[in-house]
Amino acid sequence: MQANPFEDIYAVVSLIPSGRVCTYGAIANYLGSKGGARLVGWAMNASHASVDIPAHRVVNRNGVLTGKNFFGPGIMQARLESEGIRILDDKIQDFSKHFWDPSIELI
DNA sequence: ACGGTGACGTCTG
DNA sequence: ACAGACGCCACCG
Repeated sequence: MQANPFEDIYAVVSLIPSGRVCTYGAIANYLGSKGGARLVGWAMNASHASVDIPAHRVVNRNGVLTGKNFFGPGIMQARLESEGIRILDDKIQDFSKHFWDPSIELI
């Protein structure tokens, strides 16, 4: 709802509840593909330093922890596991079950 | 000012 | 079924 797509992405990502994960495509789709999934990733890249943004809960369509390199070797996975999310080989297990869709949850 | 790149997604061959 | 290319917008050189 913000004029800047960045704030839009920040708002949605920061609204992701604990123990839930979201995908770039879902956020982009919720924003109306405003910029595409890439901008979502870019917003995360710019916010990776902001703890206010649970970027570790944002993964790609395959449920794979892609940008774990930015957080740290294992930090992202450990954080998700700490929230009750099972991860195997940097991949989220039961991803569909932990999937959090803003267009549905936020209405 | 311009081109290339980037934590992706979807279509076509 | 798998592989390759294209598309979206913003930031960096």
